Amino acid sequence: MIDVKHARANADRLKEIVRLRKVDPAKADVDRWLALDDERRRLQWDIDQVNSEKKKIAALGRSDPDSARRKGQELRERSRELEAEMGAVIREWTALMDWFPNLIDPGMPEGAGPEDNVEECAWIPGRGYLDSAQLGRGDHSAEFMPPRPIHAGGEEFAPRHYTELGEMLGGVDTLQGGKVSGSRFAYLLGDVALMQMAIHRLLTDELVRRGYTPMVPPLLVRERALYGTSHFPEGRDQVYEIKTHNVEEPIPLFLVGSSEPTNFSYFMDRTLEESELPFRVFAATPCFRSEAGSWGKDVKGIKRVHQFDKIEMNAVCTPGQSDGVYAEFSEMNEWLMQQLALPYRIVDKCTGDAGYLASYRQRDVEVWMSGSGEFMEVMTDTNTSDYQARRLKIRYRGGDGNLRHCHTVNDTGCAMGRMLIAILDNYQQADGSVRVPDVLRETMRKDRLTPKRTEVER
RNA sequence: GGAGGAAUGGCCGAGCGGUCGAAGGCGGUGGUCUUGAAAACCACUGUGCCGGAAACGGCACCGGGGGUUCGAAUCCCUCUUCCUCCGCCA
Repeated sequence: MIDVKHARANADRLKEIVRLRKVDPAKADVDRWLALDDERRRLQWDIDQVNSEKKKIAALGRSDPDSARRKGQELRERSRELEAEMGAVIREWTALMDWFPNLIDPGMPEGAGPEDNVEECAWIPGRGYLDSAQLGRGDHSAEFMPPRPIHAGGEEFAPRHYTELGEMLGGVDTLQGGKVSGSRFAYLLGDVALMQMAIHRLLTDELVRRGYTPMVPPLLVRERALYGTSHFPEGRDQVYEIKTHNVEEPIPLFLVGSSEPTNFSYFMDRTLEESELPFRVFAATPCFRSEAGSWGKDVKGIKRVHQFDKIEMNAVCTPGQSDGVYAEFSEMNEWLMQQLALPYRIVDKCTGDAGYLASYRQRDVEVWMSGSGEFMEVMTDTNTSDYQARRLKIRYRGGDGNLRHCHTVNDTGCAMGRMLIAILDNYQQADGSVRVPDVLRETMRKDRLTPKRTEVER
């Protein structure tokens, strides 16, 4: 949520941001909110006056209980009416404000959708960064990216789709996953499962080396955790709700779609010391997503599934630190992509495509699938400034002794399923085998994944 | 699952239904004293909202919610959390 006073004083800018971020103007109705805000303040003033009277009457009660009783009863009635009125106003006022997007970084590109995202950089293993002239908006750099599987050597062949490779290797089983759990569920097994573990090891070692605090969080959370990071109310339809029975407390719990809400909620209602900021954590957890609204999209394979594993990086920091952490996370993303020798680009997300309401600035890392000739999103780095910290009440005491809201920054360390897809695609060989990226060979104790079947039976 | 007890400010800990935002202590900040430090002494020391340029003023908050009352930290109901004992499970 944004600062109430700021919203009131900068209503025109807020309306503009609602438009730029493509938020439903009926849900984030700024004019209605302003009217309610006036109402709220008027009522608060009235309530304060009545309470002040009540206090005086209470004192009078010692000397003259009878007249105090008479006046006091009237005041109590008045007070109850005002409180009821206030309750209704606050409910609507809050509901509108829940849909106000965060302020946006002055540097965030303006645009309508993904076609207006700005390419920050693009990198190709063995070649390095593209020239800035080769970058642009939308998919400008695509024509400069490798046209065929980049780790396949010189031999000419028709690249296989990763879903086919996964099945041939006997490492991705969506059929049995579907039988056990339904569509968009899969088993990973054998070398592909092993490869996920190796990536996990590679990244966690590095994060620990860099001083990030490992965290194993709860995955079933109460509503407030998801509200706090602004995954609610906006993304409510993306989340699995668990109807809890046979438990102590029969309230709904929700399966997290990312460990971000549960990781940041570790800090909620807390006041941190400035000296311990930035506080960086990472967690490796399963993530659960309903994918409502994209049924029928990416139905094959494991690109878009209801459950996947992800390493998430989160930081709680001061306002002065968030830009730096945002850059640091991006650098961490590039480190992993380069370690795995995968071609990628980074795009600066435009106002029309900048993700959830909390975004102040956001960039995506997209791996280049050299086998299938397309980019695929694998990481999202987001500076949410104080938006989430406000909702979660995460504050710090500054050197001057004053309390301020922290900033929060989050980034995907590694989305496992998609990273595996990217490796299968980029490291595929003519015979359907897949080379193991150099950096994973020692952990996996092998340098090649070999097909169990030469072709997929369908 | 059963039986008890508890929840007060950064921490510890008082608090007969009325003048309690709340004693006292610890911690913290500033000052006096000292060459410096310690000790001692003095003062200040919660958060949020509203009004105000500010000084300052008003209101709310004693685990959460509701109730009784002219008036609630104090009484009642309820929820949550923690502790002790019994049982069960790992």
